[in-house]
Amino acid sequence: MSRQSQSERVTQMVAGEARPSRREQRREQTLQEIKALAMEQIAAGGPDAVSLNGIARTMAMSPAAIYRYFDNRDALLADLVVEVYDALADEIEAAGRPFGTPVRRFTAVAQACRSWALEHPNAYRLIFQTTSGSGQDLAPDRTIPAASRSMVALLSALAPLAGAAADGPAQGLDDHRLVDQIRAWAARTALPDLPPRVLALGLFCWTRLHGVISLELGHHLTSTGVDPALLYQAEVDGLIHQAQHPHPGELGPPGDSRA
Amino acid sequence: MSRQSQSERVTQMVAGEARPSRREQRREQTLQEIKALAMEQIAAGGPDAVSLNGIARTMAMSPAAIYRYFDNRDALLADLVVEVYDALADEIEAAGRPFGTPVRRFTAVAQACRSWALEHPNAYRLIFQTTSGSGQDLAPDRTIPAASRSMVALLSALAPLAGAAADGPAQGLDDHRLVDQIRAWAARTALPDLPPRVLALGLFCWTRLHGVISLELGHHLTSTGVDPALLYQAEVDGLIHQAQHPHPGELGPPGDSRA
DNA sequence: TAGAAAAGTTAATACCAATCACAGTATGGA
DNA sequence: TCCATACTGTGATTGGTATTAACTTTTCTA
Repeated sequence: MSRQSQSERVTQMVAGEARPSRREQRREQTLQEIKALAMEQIAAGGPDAVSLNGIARTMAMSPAAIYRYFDNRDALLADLVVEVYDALADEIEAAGRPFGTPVRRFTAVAQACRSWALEHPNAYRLIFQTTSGSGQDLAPDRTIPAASRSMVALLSALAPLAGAAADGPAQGLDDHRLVDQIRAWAARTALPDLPPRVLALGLFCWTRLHGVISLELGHHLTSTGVDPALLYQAEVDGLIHQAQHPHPGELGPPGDSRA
Repeated sequence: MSRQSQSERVTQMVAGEARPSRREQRREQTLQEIKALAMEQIAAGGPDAVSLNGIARTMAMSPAAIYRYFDNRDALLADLVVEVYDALADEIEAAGRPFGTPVRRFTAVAQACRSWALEHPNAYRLIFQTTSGSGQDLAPDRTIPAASRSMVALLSALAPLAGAAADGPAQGLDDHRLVDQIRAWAARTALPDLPPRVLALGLFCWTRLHGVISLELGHHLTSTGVDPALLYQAEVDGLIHQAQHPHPGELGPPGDSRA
């Protein structure tokens, strides 16, 4: 009944040669076709535009047949979320393969994020905007690993940038609680040897880059007349500077943070 | 026929005492009730959960009657977008009224942004996540002024923070094109006297704070185990530092930005 | 080859937005 | 006071959606 049971069913063979049966091939094929059509609908009109009826129509199928492949609309969207996460991670990993200077490598990763988002705005929205139960919170067991890939790729490009300064103090790490939490996170990560400073930088990258991209996609920067590309590059430059310089300006706790 | 024609109709009186007629009072009342119920639906289940049928049902009205007040579902959502923008601006303005030190004032504004977003996550999503034609791009003539109020309040709290350093150089303003665009934007703003540096800081505030808030609302930070409040505060501290210190560390163009 | 599992069908339910023709009602002017 | 007009509301209808149930056909397997 549950989504799991439907996917389990496919792989009954355990130890034999993994040659899928004829039927399973067909099943996998239509499964992919459904997802592909859904992705087209998302690209065209956003997640809301995904219509099971529409998919069935273009596949010359009865609408009810879709439910042999997905328990419901949300299950389909959950699958797409994972797929999109992976597609983004592919892009970032490709851009982040070691080459050139650390600065150029990191810049390439950052630009890859924005480029991909601009090329697939609705896919970006699908994964980064959850509307209170729209197939996002579903299946976190699959989305979290998929999302982690991007973060790992980002951190990998960030580490060489910090270089020797990696172990130094860092802006934003004055709060020991934050440092502790980041240490705990590092232990669970695929990169447990990274110093907390690099992980913190990774978080700041993530939030800042997403901040610009997200507002750009929502056309919230157009009214200023500022070119988002320049704003984005300015943030990237700032992050590079922050990574390379352990503690910009000797200062006490930046502000009396307690409101 | 168009949305405008429906709202024009209400105000036929031009110079008389602005006492609205009995009928206009009733109309305004049901108008507000519709919007209030729609806002409840948004709070409960996000923008997608707004149902004209549902609203009509709880108002004991025929579904068709709604169309006497809004041309269609998107027109209703567009109105709500403006309302939500104003509500957010109210909150920010209230938090940003002059008091205490500039640091405390700015911190209050920043915290007000996050607090409001956490209290009204779906309202926040309504205005900051447009799904390719979901009543957001509609009526930019009303949304842009409403959105500007928040930015103006933010800039007002930011200016005293920069203080004497306001005219100095700033990180992220190495690109003269960006400076030029910001100058042009300043001329159109309600605060034309602010130096470009403060405006640039305002943009960075906007994108960075939104970056953290948006990811927090999407539960994209939970997997790290990092408390978003601490991360947010770290960003706020960083912005305060950046505002107070003209050019952190003498450096050439931060990175060779050309990829 | 017969039985079982899978895949697909039709039909039905229950929503939803939107439109139209029509009826009742309040308003403002003659 | 009366009436034309504009406003407000209703019922019926159209066409779209997700989802389920019962049934049939296809396909695999023992």
